[in-house]
Amino acid sequence: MTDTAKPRREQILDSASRLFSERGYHATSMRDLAGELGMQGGSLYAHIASKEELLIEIVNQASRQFDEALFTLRGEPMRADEKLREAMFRHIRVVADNMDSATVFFHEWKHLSPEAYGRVTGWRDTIDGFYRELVTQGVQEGTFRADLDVKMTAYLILSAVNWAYTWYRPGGSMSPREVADQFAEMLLSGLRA
Amino acid sequence: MTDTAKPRREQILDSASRLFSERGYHATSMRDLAGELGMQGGSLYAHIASKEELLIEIVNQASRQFDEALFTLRGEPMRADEKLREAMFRHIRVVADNMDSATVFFHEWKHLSPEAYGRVTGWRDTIDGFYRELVTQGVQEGTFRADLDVKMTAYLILSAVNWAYTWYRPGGSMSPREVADQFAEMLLSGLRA
DNA sequence: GGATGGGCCTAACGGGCGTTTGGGTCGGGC
DNA sequence: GCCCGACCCAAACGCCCGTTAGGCCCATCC
Repeated sequence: MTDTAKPRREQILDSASRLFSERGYHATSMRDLAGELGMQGGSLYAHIASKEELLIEIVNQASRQFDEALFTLRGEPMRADEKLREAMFRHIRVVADNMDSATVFFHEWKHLSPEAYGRVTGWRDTIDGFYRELVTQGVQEGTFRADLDVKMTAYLILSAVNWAYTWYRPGGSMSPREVADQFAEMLLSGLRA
Repeated sequence: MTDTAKPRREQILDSASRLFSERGYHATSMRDLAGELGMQGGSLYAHIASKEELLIEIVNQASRQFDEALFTLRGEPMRADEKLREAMFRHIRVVADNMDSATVFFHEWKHLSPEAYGRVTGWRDTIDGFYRELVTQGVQEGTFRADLDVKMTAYLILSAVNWAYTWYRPGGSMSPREVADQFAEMLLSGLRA
């Protein structure tokens, strides 16, 4: 083990993700956070500039992960149903692999300063756009029903993959792949007998 | 107009719902809240006992609305697909008619004291149970596919109706009925052509 | 017309907040 | 032997928090 411990700054970010997700950003004090790492509140400022910097970094990191997961799928030559299945898998995997920062991302982005706030709303539009494109492709190529409302369909898909942050438990009985396959199968084929 | 204005206490609850949903519970100060109503921070305590009392009341009110909307459906002699459509409509209507308190309900319940916190988790299990029962009924009567995973199906339905609080805008182009019909149609029949 | 009580104000309480400052300790490189 | 940088502490700064106390205004009612 050449480098046994993570850099202090990353440890701080990890603890901050956990505390922010459990208690919320404003309900977590810098002294709470420092206590988790066995130090005093003021000592944190040797490693970070401000509390908000932590929130910004957690949120940015999460949105980057979503981007990377989905954007590489954009131009792939796949049928829309297969692409939907894969996109849902990747989306849920990001949530499942980063439960804490994903929770912070969904809950605390409103507390960002205007610039960072704007970036998040922009991100949100991008993801919306990705799924709307996907649905449009499916309708055009005949894979999906022609009478679909593109916007509503995208909302339904987003609901399924985003809401997972409230109930999914890593280490439980289902892997992200299994969750995505089940959701995609139900969405694609419907619940009716 | 015999009683032109709402009781002061209700005005406070309304403003608190709006501010808590926009800024979050901990980021809203009692002086902020009082300012919305044109008074001083301390004056609020002529009408309420504490800040947490406001949160408890908002959350309780929201969960009562969900309960009333869904529980009256429980014993109704309807086929599962019709019942699902109606349940989703009622669920989304509660969200749409109470965007502020629904948002507070989904975001801020973690900040409740242990007793109130426990009541919310209990409520959550109840709603989960309602939708699982509904799916089970559908499978048993042959309305739904026999290979459905009851738990996952309930999660998918809950995702659709709950996530609406993030995107639905009252006064927009879609009524709760239309949203519910579209979602139910897609869920029941699937997206494939 | 005097008392009552609802509704609000000002002022203050103790305490916690995010952050800054100055200094101490300790291990590795010259 | 000395310095340097990383790391942390103790203490304090000014500010804002939720909440309380005491008093003023004024419509209503006996």
